[in-house]
Amino acid sequence: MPGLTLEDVARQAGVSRSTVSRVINDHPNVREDVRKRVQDVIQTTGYHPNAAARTLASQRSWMIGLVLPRSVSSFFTDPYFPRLTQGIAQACNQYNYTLGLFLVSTKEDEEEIFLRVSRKSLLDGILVQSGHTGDELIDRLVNSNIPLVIAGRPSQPKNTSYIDVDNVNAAFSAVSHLVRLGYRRIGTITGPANNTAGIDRKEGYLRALTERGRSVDPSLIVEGDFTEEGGYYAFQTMKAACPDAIFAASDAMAIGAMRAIHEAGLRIPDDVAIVGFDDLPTVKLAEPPLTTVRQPVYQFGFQAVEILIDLIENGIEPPRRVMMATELVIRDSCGASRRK
Amino acid sequence: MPGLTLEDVARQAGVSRSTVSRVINDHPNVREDVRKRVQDVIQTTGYHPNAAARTLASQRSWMIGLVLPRSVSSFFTDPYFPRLTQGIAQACNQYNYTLGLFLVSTKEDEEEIFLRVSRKSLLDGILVQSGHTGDELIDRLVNSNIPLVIAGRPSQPKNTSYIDVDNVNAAFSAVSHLVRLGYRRIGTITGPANNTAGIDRKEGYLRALTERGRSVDPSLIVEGDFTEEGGYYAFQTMKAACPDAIFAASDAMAIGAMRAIHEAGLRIPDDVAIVGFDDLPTVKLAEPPLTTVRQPVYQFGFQAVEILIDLIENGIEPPRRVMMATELVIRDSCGASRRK
DNA sequence: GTGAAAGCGCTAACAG
DNA sequence: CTGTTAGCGCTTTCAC
Repeated sequence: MPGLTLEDVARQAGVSRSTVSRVINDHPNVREDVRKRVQDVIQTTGYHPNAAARTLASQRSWMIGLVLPRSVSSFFTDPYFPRLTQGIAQACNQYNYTLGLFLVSTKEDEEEIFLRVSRKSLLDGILVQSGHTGDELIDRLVNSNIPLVIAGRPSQPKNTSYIDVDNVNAAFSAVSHLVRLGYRRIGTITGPANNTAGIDRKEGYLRALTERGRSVDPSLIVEGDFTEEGGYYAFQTMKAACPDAIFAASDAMAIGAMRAIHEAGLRIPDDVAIVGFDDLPTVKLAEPPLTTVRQPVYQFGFQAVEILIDLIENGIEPPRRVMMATELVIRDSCGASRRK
Repeated sequence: MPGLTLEDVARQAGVSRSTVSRVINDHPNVREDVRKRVQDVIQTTGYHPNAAARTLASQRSWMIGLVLPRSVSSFFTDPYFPRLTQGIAQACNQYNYTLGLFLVSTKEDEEEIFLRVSRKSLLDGILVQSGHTGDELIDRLVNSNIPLVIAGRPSQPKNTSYIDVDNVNAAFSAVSHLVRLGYRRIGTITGPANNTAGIDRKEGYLRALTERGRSVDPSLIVEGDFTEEGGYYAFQTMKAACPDAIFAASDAMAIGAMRAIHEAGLRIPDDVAIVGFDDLPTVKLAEPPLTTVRQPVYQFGFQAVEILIDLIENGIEPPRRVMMATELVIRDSCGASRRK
């Protein structure tokens, strides 16, 4: 099977290179019996086209890149990424694309990787995870006009294609849920101020309070960083403001906050109710089980690839934009079961 | 910058294609001023070689693949993988390789991916994570004689190259530590029986007891699955055997076991001491902070790539084998501080 | 429906 | 030290 070429297959099947190529690429104009014959030879010889040659001749690499900018440092801690990656990888398999992974760690990486991914000869398209607002790499990628899909709403959408979960509505319904349960002092532990997901979730929080005629108390809004430790300290800060319920913008922060709540000698949900965001596998084992917002992470990754392929095959205009719905998973930490 | 070729650069610099090629590939035989001139043109034009053409002509793709077999289902839950991936990605950046990610989810994926990665035209080499014993994909990869490095000792090493952490010694010192602290009934929650890391850690456990003249009580050995839930149920099973210390083969299981221990109304480490394995970021926040074995995951990934590149450049014989040392991180859950 | 022929953009002898 | 010349293995007009 090594060094086997189109030419070899053609010879053995008694046809020309072109015909074999047509068979491989499912072109219509091949007589049925000829096609059959060629396919047999391919089968028995175990022939497989040379990827580089194919790319060179067709100007299509059938490879897409997943780029994780430096600002996405949470890659190593957030269980979100493995799940996202799985969705992406599965979609690539299904559509016969190869997935390249570009993890930017340093400033030099950034330069090097930008050069590598932006020359059209390696990748047909790029999927990039949005990170902080004002990530320079994303801007450069956007301007390189290679097909590009941003995972997560970018800070300035321009005419880019992106996919995101509807963070505003997700937070809105989570907080509305707390309002309906009768809590009066609902606080929030937000994500980092420069993170669009964090911003949108805070927006949903504010909207839920405002639309239901509640006033907003700034001392009940504490900035976190999406980590467990961040959540822990955030509650310690918020404690003085006496929240009776908290919407944490990530499960990790919710878990950290719960630890702080327990250490303060308070009960969940009786003294402080809490709702998280993500539905990590472990939070249903928390004490008490955590009410949280479930994101369709796998489908998110899968669909991101589908959009990218659409861009590759049908052109990048107009920009495609997709918002995915989330689901509120009600467990015990919000106190819903107790109040019934 | 689009469609710029070697030819264009050559013309602008007033030299031949070959000379430009030499400059790009750092060949020695180019006069210094000529090299300078060519480099200037490359700079100003933003020229970048076409990856496919290069691969086709040189038979080197400068791309390696990371393959995660179906049996490595823990990819989505185990924080180990993001860290591993980071090490791998960084090494790829440093050595100028592109990283392809091949995540096998289904049986069809497996066939499709095997075909794709095993034809030499796409990848220069493969890094595969070892999963269960008897993983068919790994066997096929081994036989495809493309440069291959297995991450984790394979079940039957044959003449393969692999890298692993020294699980036996790691477990040995963890359990020895417990022995030295005076515990009499030291149990273990193992990994899955078909997982080499799990097997080796159990082996280290047995060795530590035996070499120190302790008898082995089978009722103190319970099989887990590396998950938190698994650890939880494992302790419930082991409880009847009255362990006074436990070596859990993963932190996740240790955390689960700790939950079960607390629920049983027992104190850690006073009633039951516990030691984990991995040093996940969260376990230092556990109650009490977990004593555990730290693996050099990042370096592990990095070095795996270095070995693979060695294989690619210097031939796959003889097989390279590397064992990495671990470190016991002593916190409170083992009771060391208390006993002093 | 099929084949011939011209590249795709680069590397690597081989001359000189 | 530099240029000429073949390819690398495939796709894709363009004839037939």
